[in-house]
Amino acid sequence: MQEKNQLSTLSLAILGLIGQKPLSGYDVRKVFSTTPMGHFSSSPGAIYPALKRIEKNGWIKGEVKNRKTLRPKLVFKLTDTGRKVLAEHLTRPVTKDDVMWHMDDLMLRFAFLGHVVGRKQTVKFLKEFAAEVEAHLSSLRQYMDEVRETMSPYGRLAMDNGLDSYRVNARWARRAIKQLQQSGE
Amino acid sequence: MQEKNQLSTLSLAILGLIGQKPLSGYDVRKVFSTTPMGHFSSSPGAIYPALKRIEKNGWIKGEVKNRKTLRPKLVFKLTDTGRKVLAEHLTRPVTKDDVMWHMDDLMLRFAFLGHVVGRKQTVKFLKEFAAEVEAHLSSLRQYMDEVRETMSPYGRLAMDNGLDSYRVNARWARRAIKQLQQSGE
DNA sequence: AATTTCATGTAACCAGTTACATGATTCA
DNA sequence: TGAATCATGTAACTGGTTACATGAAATT
Repeated sequence: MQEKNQLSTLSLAILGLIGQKPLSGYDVRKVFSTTPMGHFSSSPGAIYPALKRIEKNGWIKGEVKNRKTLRPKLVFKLTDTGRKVLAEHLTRPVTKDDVMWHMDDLMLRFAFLGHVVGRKQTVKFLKEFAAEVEAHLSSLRQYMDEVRETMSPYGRLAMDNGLDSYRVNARWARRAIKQLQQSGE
Repeated sequence: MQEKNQLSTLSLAILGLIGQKPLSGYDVRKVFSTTPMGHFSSSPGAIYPALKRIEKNGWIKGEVKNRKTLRPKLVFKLTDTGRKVLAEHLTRPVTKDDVMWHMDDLMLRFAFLGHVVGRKQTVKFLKEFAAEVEAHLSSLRQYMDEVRETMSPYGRLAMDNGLDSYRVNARWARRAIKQLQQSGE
């Protein structure tokens, strides 16, 4: 039905978590409110509707653990299509656009990737990521050289921060590739 | 009327830009679509309503440059209250929460800060920023030590990236402080 | 003459926020 | 027995997205 697997960041986060192990809405909220994944809202008004949407898409399925209680606890697990959609989303090519404006999504993708598709694909992702970051880095450097004089010291410092961030991401990716490559055979 | 200066990120970006020099909606869109500030949507459906909202708040005022054309060009400039609200927003203390979940907003604040309130206040901001980032860094490190063994290599790498990012931000801030301090007297 | 850029807007939609609401279970 | 935590949800609102729409001015 809905082909565009245009996962929102929140949906991706939820799908990825449930992919690791079945969770209830409350469990998801707990993860978002107590771990470094906490920049996602853990508000019920975000989580429960999102779970319903995702279930309606057929990517997860809720199972009622109603041990005679009135308040049923709904534990969601990934369906087969869900796993497929997730894997497809995670392994999409890394674009320039992603690197420029959706770095956080890329990191989220990485965090789930190894678990869903394994080491080889993860290394592939990281290589694309590194290449794209390095490309962007050099074009940013060029842009900066062009506008450097026209900017205030503050503007320059702000841009330096951007450069630093990309640089550290590139280095991290290269390091990660090495580690993953020598950890498996 | 509306006291809560709960600027959304987009409003802050617009307000900050207009604070540097008067701009039309089209000008704002152009900045968002051609500079590193481009992760803001430059879509008219975002910009024009936002400008109206901000104007209704009394923070900017549009002036029609209608050189007899039918399509008037609206150039917005910051009002006095606007400048006050902006300055107040930019100089708010840097919180742990900001550092954890709104790093991009902090960078945006920094980028405008020097222009709006000057070097001394900017340095103060950077010192708070550095301190808060360093504090968060050490608590993150601690958290990581606790959960390190329980995590997959992928999870560990993802967390490493987080640590790297904070580390580089802390270093950047310390460097920026030094530069700004020795650049003025 | 045709295309691109300037310039401003609206309408339908969607996702997320805040605040509210309910009630069971466990712990002090 | 009172508080905290478990557990799920709704309703009103807000802000941003996508797509549509219009037309002047400048460039090719």
